[in-house]
Formats: sequence, C-alpha cells, structure tokens
Amino acid sequence: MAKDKYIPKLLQLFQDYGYDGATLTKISEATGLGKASLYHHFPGGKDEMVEAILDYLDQVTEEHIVQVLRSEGDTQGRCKNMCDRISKLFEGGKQPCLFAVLLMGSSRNMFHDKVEILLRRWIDAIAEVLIAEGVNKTVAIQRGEDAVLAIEGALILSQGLNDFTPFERVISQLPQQLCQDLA
Amino acid sequence: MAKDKYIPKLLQLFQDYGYDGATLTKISEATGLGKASLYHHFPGGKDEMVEAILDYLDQVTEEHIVQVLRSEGDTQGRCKNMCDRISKLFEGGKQPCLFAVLLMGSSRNMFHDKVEILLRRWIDAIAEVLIAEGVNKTVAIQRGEDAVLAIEGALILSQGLNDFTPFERVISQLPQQLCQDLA
DNA sequence: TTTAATGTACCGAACGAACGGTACAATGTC
DNA sequence: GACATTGTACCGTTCGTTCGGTACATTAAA
Repeated sequence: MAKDKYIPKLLQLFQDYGYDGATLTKISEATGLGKASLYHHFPGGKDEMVEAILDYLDQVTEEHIVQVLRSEGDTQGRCKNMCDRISKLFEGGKQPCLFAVLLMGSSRNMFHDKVEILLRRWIDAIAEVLIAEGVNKTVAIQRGEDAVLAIEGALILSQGLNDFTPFERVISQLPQQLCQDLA
Repeated sequence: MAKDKYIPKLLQLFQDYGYDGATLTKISEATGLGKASLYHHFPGGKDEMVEAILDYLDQVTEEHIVQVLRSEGDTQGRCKNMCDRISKLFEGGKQPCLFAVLLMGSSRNMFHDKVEILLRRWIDAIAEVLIAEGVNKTVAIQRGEDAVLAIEGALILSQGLNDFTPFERVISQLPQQLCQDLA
C-alpha cells in the first residue's frame, strides 16, 4: 500500500485540527495530493483516512508500548523505556493525543470502538508487567489506568497552560509510581 | 442579560459537538431560537457564544471551586466538597470538559488565553489551601496541577473506555491525595 | 516485436448540501 | 410610538464528494 506514506501527515493534521477541522482542502495541501486523488487512495473519504491512521497507531502501540514492556531487563527500566518512547511520540507534550481529539467533538462516536480497544491494550500491557511481578490483578489494571489517565491529563494541562513541565513531571514520575511496591 | 438563559444549552452543545461540530443549525434547534435571534443576542456569532460560555464557567469555577475551597471546615473536608461539586458538574464523568474540547481541533488557539486563565485559577485555588496548611508553595502548585490533570485525564479515559469507574476512583481518592501529609 | 488491454496514480472541474452570517420586514411588549 | 425580538428569505463561501478523463507503467495477445 503506497498510501501508507501519507499516514504520518494525515495523523499530524487530524491531531492539529480534529476530525471536523481537518478539511479536505487542508489535507490536499498537506499531502500534495488533489482531492480526487485522495479519494483514489481512501475511497471512504475522511472516515477511511482516520481508520487507516488508527490502524497505524495500532502498530505504534504494539512497537513502542507492548513490545517495550515485554522486553528484557528490570521492570522499572522497561517502564522507563516506555515512558521515553511516549515522551518522544508526543514530542514532550506538545502533540495532542489523537484518541482524545477524536473523543471530543462530533467524531466522538464514529471511532469510539477502535479507540477503546487501543486504550485498553495500552492499559493491559502495563498491567501485564505488574501482574508478572506479583501485583494483584485488580490493582495492576487500576495502576495501568492511572498511568494512561495521567498521560492524557498531562497532555491537556500542558497544552492548556502552554507549559510542558507538568507533562515532563508525569513522565519522569511514572516508572517509580508504577513500580511503587515492587521487590 | 436575558441571553444568559441560553448559556447552559449552548455549553451542552459545544461540549458534545466541539466548536466546529456545533453548527448554527444545531444551536438554533437546541435553543429554539432562529438564526436572526441568535445573532441578536450574540452579534459576534459562535465566537461570542463561546466567550459567553467561558465567562459563565468563570462564575462556576468561582462558586464551585474557589469559594468551596475557601469555606469553613477541615481541609480534607473542603477538598471533598470540591470533588463532589466537580463530580456533579461532569455528571460522574459522562460530560466532557469544555476546556479540553476547545483545546482540541481548530479552536485550539481561539480561546486558549481564557482557558489558560481558568485552568490556572483552578490550580491556584487548590494550591492556596495547601499553602495555608504549611505546604511548600512549589509542591502545592504541583499538587494542584496533578489534581486537575487527573480529572481531565479521568474524563478522557472514562469516556474512551465507556467505563466511568476510573473517574469515580480519581474523584474519591483526590481529597486524600491532596492532603496526604497534612497535620 | 509490435500492439492492444489493463491497472495505478493522479488531476481539474463541478456537484449539491451545508456552512456562518446578514438584510429587512413583521411582530410583540412596554 | 419606541424598541427589543423574531421569521423569512437570502448571501457568498466552503464543505465532502464525484465525474470524466489524462499520463504512464505493466502485462497480454498478435
């Protein structure tokens, strides 16, 4: 699929402008493709573009979260690696999370199912690590939820305040917080 | 200002659909006002509507957060009161936060200044309580940021997962977390 | 080896619908 | 009568989408 090469630009656009705000005119300018050409690659229009982006983010999740958390090394170190990846992906808090963007506004219900699955996979990947260390399953899931929640909240707050130290603080404290009572 | 009576419906609409998604047609239907009437009350169009909503949220912040935190009683009790108000305002996590909605999508920069002020006032109100209890100023502000951050993140996560227990958990744990090392 | 057929990528122009917004006359209210 | 409020009809613009068609490279048939 050659259309994959446009996915990063599309992601950036939908992150910046949201589903409604990312107009075909903007998409056309950003990709260098005419509107008609966009419909050649994505016959389903904007919907199909977002679906393709979410499929891409599925791979990103697998590579930068799931696999990193399952890699070798001590638990807290793996958590720190994940945090480093996340910090890079969100560019130190300057990039909005597409999940949050899509959950706000008129696109809320359109992609809810896929977003829910991706959020859940993220949480479960964290919980899995803690469960392997002997943490109670319920607690482990809660701690995974708290981690994702803190990151999403930190993104909003940092962008709202135009001050990215909250995001950095959350990222730097997260490994310790996740592994707070481990051996 | 008689137009104030439409503010809650407008708030609901912009929360649900975002700035772009809240079209004049939807606004007209929701308020029962024709376009001409809407422009009579809000000559500045959608922009002025959102500004009016933010002014309204300014009052809400003052009443349900600032004043509650400054009221009589023990510190943790006042924090709990604030959390109760917040939980009600967001209907147990089912309502999105307008700040987050406006910060996502094409309206990001339009209302950024006012949103930043409101977020900062929220944080400062929390910090003020902790400072009065002898907490170091920097720590107090960080704890205020963490509180707002947790609420915003919990809203996104709960709505994304279609499971509102994370929001409830954050709300119930917040007073304890804020007052963790107080006398 | 030429030629025909097929597939992929792309584009300009145009579509109807909906957008935000306005002009103005008619209505209600004091 | 004065003035706030509203309904109707409209404006130009932009929206997402589709149409008809071109360029070009690959494959199949002659």
